[in-house]
Amino acid sequence: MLSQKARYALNAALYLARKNDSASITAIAADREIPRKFLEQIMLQMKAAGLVRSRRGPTGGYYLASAPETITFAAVLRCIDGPLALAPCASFTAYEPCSSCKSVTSCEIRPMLLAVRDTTVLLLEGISLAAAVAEPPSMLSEEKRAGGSA
Amino acid sequence: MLSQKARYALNAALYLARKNDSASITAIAADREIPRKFLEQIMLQMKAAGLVRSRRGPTGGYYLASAPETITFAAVLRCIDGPLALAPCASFTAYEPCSSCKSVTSCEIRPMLLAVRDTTVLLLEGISLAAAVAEPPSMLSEEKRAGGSA
DNA sequence: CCAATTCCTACCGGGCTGATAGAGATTATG
DNA sequence: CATAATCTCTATCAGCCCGGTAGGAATTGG
Ligand code: FES
Ligand code: FES
Repeated sequence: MLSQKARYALNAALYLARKNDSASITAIAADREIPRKFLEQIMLQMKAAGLVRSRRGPTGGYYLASAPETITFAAVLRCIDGPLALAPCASFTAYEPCSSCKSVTSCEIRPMLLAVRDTTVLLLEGISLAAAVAEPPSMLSEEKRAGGSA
Repeated sequence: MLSQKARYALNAALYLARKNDSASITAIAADREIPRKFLEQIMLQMKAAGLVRSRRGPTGGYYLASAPETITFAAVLRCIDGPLALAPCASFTAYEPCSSCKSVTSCEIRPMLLAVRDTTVLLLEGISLAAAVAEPPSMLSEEKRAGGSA
């Protein structure tokens, strides 16, 4: 389960991708129905991660730091929810041996964790903001079925 | 991130699959280094889900309810951590429209959620306890690469 | 100067996580 | 039958995280 915060972040990013221009927090919050003060923190987090930039003062606001085609879902999720992996031992952005598994190398469940992480990040790094906003919703499922067997 | 509890559950189930015989909680806890009283609750949960059965009294213990080949990682994870999907709107075991997304059908992030869920459950329902315990750890990664492109 | 905006930090209630505790039910064995 | 080993049930707990609120400080256009 990804956090509410992450969904808010995605929605905000997608809003910016659609608008293709700077927008104030108030505007984003109103359009996507996100608590305004909460969104502030989220935008700050995305800014810290380098995904968006901002300008202050009247006429200020937030805008994407790079083209919507270059910003992936994976990037947004990582900067809000942290690593995508299901366990620390399966993350390569924040690897850490699982406490309470005797040995990482002999662990019987880690292969599964690695497999899940691999497929997940493959998918998530393949979806950009641009792809998500301008898309007949069938595309994703087709793409997925391409490799399907078993 | 899956919970510690879920990892404990998997480890316990794998222990039973290896042993292929009934085992007491104390024995499982000792071998897999799981807090004993905590494991009690976990086993009860797995029993409630129909994955394991039990017998009381001395010589009692837990044993798998069916052949290790028929018990999937997905089943174990579901009975401990709940749905595998990243959001309620993407779960088909526990579907529920996401609060705070205006419309489920027009949601721009749901297609991604569905794609992730599909690949994840495909993987997780394909791995049985039997497969996990008797496996040259390379197999999984090979299987994955079979469909890979882009 | 003024107003609109971002930036920063603190706070808070409620629920979940990872346990621990202890008493009760069941059953093999002497 | 008594005993001991096991599962079963329910309650409790501390600590953390999640979702959200609050208030002010800094910046900047008009
Ligand atoms: S080492 Fe991470 S789950 Fe076993
Ligand atoms: S509806 Fe579930 S994320 Fe938008």
